[in-house]
Amino acid sequence: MNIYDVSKKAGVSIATVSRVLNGNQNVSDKTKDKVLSVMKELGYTPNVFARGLGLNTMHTIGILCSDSSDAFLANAVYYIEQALRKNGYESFLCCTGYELENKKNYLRLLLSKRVDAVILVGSHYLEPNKADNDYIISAANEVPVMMINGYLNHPNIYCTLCDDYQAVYDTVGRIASHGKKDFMFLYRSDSNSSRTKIRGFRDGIEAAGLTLAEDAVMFCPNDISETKEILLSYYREGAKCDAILTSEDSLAVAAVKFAGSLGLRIPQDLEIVGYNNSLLGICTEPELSTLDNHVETLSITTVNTLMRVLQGADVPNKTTISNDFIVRGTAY
Amino acid sequence: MNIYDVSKKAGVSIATVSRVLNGNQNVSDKTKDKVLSVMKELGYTPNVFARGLGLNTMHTIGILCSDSSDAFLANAVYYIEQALRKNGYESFLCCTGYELENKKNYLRLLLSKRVDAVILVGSHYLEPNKADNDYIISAANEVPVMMINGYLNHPNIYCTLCDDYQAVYDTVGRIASHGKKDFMFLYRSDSNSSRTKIRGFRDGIEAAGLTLAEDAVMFCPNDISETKEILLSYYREGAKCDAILTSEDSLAVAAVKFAGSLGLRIPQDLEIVGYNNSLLGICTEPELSTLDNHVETLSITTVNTLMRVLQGADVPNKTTISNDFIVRGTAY
DNA sequence: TTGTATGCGTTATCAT
DNA sequence: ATGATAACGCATACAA
Repeated sequence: MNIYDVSKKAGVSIATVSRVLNGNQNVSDKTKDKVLSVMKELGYTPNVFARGLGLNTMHTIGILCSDSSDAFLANAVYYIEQALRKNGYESFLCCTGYELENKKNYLRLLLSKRVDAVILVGSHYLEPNKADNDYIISAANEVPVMMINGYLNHPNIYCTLCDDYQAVYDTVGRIASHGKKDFMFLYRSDSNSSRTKIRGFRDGIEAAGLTLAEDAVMFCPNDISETKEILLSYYREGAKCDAILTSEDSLAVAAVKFAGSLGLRIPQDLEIVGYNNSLLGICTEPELSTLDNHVETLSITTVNTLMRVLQGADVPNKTTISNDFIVRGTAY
Repeated sequence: MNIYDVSKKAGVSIATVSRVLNGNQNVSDKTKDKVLSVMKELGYTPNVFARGLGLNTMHTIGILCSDSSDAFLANAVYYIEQALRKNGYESFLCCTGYELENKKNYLRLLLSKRVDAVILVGSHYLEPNKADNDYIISAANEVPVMMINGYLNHPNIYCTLCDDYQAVYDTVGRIASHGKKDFMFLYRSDSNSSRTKIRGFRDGIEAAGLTLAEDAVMFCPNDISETKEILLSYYREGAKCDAILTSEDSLAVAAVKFAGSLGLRIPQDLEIVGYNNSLLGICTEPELSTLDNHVETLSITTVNTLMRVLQGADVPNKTTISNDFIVRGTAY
């Protein structure tokens, strides 16, 4: 079942069938109708490989995501995927994990599949060591590279980020204005986003005229109750703490549990701020106040930008979106 | 940069290059090394479209998922995707939403992309009305169809499910043995999985010699605090309740909040059981007891089965995996 | 408006 | 073991 069968049955040449297929105007309505009806009758579907061979594209975008079981990333992938399809593009999804070598391999794999562009979802694709980002730059020589929550200043790389620095910076000021003095910042992975947040935190502390205790910026394990225990032992060693900011909601959950164990009142004795406005935030008691980084906007903006790039438009290579402070029970 | 360039530079025919590319044995080690080194030197990558055109496959599997921002489905997609790539397959992901018409369209779209098989993730792909499943069956005439948490008895359809019926049935018995008498079952979507769980629930209640109040099997909104409110008003209307089973963890979270509002002691006054063993379960206080349906096993089993199908092996068309009761704070 | 002929980069079937 | 060549199914430049 191919274009020849259709042309034969419709009594026209394959060129005409192809024209109908591609919406070419130079076809009389009669023949067009004839061809369309034959196509329907035969249940004809053009072969994407042959088409791809000629056009050297399958209208497919590669998505790279370190871990689609992470709620934030999963949501981003969801919105991206929807938006792409709305624009007539399909997507290859690759979950790379967090190791540089795998990221490189999967990116290469996607390029070998002749994707039209690549979207890197999440700040884990930006390595602290500059040279380690060369694989992204070299990819940009072949196709447009879109980054969500990562920034690389290079031609053909387009970045959409939320302003993590400002969000944390502002939040410190906000909480400090309530009279809180002993801040902690909990983070988990050593991603670019975490580093940015930490900078915002330190600068915010300084701007508020406060000082940080040793270990006040704390790297936490990937387990909520373990994190709670660490906080407890930190506290029992005499550390003071009346405000905890975090790089993600799950850490704030741990903080809530920590407060619960000690009978600390939230938010009077301890204010806690999550990050990402995820589902976890409405499971705790009280519910989490959290910084919303607008995954949906981030994702859709990325796709829209990509579409403009593919159309050859001149597009700025950095778009920043501000975060929102969501007030619920753990901070105000 | 194509196979001709390589053949020219290596001083062999394209046939030989192709043989090297495909690991054909009939190539002398000398020429093989020669060709390989030229390929490396030129940075040659075979064109997937041309290859697909010849082989009529791109080693690509289509994944259909109603909503990848659902934690359970996102996890499944993650594991599936990993397992596929480990087997040398790529995947197209399509998030269809919950409407039948969209599911049909996306399935057709995937088939038009010439995928080698289709995986339907989640029980939302099984319609209560038999005839509405014809689109799945007709797809099975073209390629193998794998279903996770759905069952359709038809050639070329292979299903992997967790035993939701038994899990809920057993859990009712377990909780009843603690002396609890007034059960509720909360569910959200009207999926096949929900219906199965409800059957297990009703049968379990009957087997335990108990009776259900009106509205004891309750359809809940997609919002935790709204669900809590509904439970509260139900309770205030005089309904009794000392055990709540749910179709997913988020509903159990609502139940915990409900108990909290009333000052009910968990699990003495009220036992609560979640479903899916998701992250949400460790955010509440006390943490959720929940039924683990083993997403990872489910996903990997599906891919393994698919690989055997693609190799032409004779494979059973239904695999069932049992659930585990995870004991934490809300039921024992 | 329509048809003819060629190219796209592989794989596979023949020969040799 | 290697080479020549015919598919594979479509898009498109060029002719008519």
